[in-house]
Amino acid sequence: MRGEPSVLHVDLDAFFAAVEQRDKPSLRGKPVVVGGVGVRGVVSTASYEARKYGVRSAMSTAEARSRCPHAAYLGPRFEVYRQSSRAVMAEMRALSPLVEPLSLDEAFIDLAASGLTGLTVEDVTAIANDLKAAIRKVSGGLTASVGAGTSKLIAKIASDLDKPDGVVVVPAGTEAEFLAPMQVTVIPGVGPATTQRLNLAGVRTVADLQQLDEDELIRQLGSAHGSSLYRLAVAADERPVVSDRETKSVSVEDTFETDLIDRAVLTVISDRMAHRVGERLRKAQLSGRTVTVKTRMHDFTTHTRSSTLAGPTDDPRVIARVARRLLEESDLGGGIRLLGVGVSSLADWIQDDLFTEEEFASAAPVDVVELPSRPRDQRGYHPGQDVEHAEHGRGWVWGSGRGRVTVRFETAETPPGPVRTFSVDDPALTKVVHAGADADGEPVTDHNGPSE
DNA sequence: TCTGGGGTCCTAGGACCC
DNA sequence: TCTGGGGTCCTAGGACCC
Repeated sequence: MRGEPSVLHVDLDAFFAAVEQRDKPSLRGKPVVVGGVGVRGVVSTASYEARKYGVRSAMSTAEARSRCPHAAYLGPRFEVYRQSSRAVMAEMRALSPLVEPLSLDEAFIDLAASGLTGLTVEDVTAIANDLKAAIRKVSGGLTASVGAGTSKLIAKIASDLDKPDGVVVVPAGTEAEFLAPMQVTVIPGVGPATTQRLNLAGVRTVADLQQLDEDELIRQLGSAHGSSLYRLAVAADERPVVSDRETKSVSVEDTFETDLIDRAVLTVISDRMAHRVGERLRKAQLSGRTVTVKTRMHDFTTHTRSSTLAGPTDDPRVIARVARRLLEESDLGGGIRLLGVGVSSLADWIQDDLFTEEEFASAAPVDVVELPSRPRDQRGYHPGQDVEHAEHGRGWVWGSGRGRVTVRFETAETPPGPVRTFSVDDPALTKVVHAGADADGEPVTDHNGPSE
């Protein structure tokens, strides 16, 4: 553990609501609730004025309205929040190159990465106050709360202690005693289920937790959660601040005003969601192999079905077709309140400056035979696309870039096949045209054999 | 006036492979 | 008078976070 409180956690106060109050002066000083405004909406953020009435994040909007009928209820404006967030994060990066955003309104900063050493509590307090002033200036008056300590855990907990607009720096060496009197729920990762289990074992405070031995905790909570909680309880937290964490999945979901049971309607919605997922993948220059469909029943039980392709795709039509099949296999019971489509097992094959966003968007959906005489700079192979090689036969585009295309010679009948890389203008390689509009890029195999 | 939407990480069982 | 053990991949579900 480091010897100085050089990890900062910055948390913008009531961020969405504060942005609305900033942009609409008539709302300042008044209760503002941002979130879903429909019958099944929930609260994203309540201004401090609204919190006085007991309105909280994740509460149903209906309950919030009953507690605070005179508040302003606003749908979120994510683009605006993103803009302010970018400006605020830029201020943090001016302070240190090592910044780890956790969401639009939260980030860790590692001061050690900026070369600052020998930091006293006073030094860090001054740095935090300067940062708050800079954030206020660049964001048009938003306030932040800052916590600092020798680890992420301590910084995160500290930032919560003096909200809003506060600074709390925990001196090095005082971490365990700092945590001891607190409820176990302050530890990130301890939610309702874990709290209940711990309470049954007589554990309420971190001090109680510090008395338990690791094996007992692992028996109660499982190996990963048990051992990590054991370490965190004694403030042994070596997790590094990491910038640029890789995206692991991309998904779209929607809760309906009333439960839906009509498969034709749901199929149309599923197709639209698949296209939105594909668009977002392409924008991020990502593609993925596992398509998941999520359904939520009237009683809130949630089911997922997934299927993994042989190679990554970002093609909306491929995602849509797999999602349709998974939806067909899903039991809708008496109707579903939510449908979602997602893609995971992501690869960044397409991260290549050969493809600009525009080129890729225009090249990807084309469904034509490319003859051997095509121009030497021919591009437009995309993951999941079926191709034919004169020598090796039928295969899938596994990835492409830098003038090369990687093909996996595998079909539903013959998995798994070899993987080979060719030049994009190899005359022996052609795209395969399918009969029927939705028949490009067959989704290949499930793990346990051919799926179709 | 029940419970959003976007994620992350973990677990457990079965298939499969060596 | 059977049939181990370990590793990996896939699927499904659950807890948790903002």
